[in-house]
Amino acid sequence: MRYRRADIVERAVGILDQYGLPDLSMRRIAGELGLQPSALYHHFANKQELLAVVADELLERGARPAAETVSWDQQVVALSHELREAMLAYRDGAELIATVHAFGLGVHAPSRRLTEAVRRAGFDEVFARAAAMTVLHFVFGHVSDEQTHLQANSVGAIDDAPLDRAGAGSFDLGLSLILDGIRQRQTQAAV
Amino acid sequence: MRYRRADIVERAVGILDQYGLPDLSMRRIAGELGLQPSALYHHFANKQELLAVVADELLERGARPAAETVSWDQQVVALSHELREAMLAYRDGAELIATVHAFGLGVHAPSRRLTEAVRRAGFDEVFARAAAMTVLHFVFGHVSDEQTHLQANSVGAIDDAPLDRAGAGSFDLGLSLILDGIRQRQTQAAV
DNA sequence: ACCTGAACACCGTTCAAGT
DNA sequence: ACCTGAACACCGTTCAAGT
Repeated sequence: MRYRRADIVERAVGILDQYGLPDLSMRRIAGELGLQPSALYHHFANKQELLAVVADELLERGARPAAETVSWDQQVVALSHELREAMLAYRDGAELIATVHAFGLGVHAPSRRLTEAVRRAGFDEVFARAAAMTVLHFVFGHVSDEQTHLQANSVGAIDDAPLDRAGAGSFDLGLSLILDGIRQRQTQAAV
Repeated sequence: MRYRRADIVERAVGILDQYGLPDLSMRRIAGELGLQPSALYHHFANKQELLAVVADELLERGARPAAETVSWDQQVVALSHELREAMLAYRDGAELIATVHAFGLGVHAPSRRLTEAVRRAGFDEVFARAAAMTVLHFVFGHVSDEQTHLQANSVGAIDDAPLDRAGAGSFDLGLSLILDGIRQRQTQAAV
């Protein structure tokens, strides 16, 4: 069989969602496609590159048309929610996306888009980037926690939702703390 | 040779700092101690447990005496800086500590102490936990980024410090955004 | 209590060779 | 351009057996 990159990515997404990130091995992907593991290295330089493409694929699948008419802070909220949903839509999606962002070979859109949204409030590039990274780190950390707990509860029967250590409620709360902090700088500076 | 848990942890810390997290394998630790890999399973149930103990060891080594006389927000700042320094003190310390926290078998002190600090401001347990997690996720994410760039620059010769994508300056900035957000809720609510 | 020795079931990656 | 086959250098973990 002869495949293109897109076919391999498709299979990888399927394995991720069905069996989880620890089972997303080069050998497993090759095996499910009826290929030798070495065949994958014709399409991707290494596993990191493949994972980066898979992570970006998850983000694209979770993409929603941006409402350009909203205010900058509404846009930050919208981007954060979009990112959160993309992370939660596939098994271990949060860990994969956060990891790929950490090693820097993919997942560049979220920080770029968040930075641009903050810039719309009138802040300079340096501040906007720092503020955007604060939001991004919060989203990555929070949603990773969320998914860990969601998946732990789905295999067992324990339900710790009442604790809300990392539910949707505390997501909006944490996000609004950061946004309040940003808004406060806005009134201090010239707008 | 006969070892106790503490000896194994000591060696693990050494390997982590010298060779990095990817080289911190059970076989490598055993090898350096002159043991069979299976011997480690007399001391630790599995690798996750060992890593959790190593991560908590890094936190203890970075611990500083808490100044109890400061205000709650100064304490949050102090705890965040203490955590940041503990993460940066050893190679791949940030990634290890963040990872261990994520899988929940260790690194419990930081969130507990941050929550307690926020509670001192008069907030209820639910809010204090959410606010503390916001700080914690920011610290983990930011310092992981920082360490990645620091270590990348130390092997090569590239210096991207002027960009400050994740320097100490943007650390304090991000932290203060969150603290401003928390303080704002304080004036709204009864204190 | 602490460790050995051997095995099981895996990994990512390289590389010459095939079509 | 895309893949095979074989190899290299590893993993975490289990388990009977030894002292």
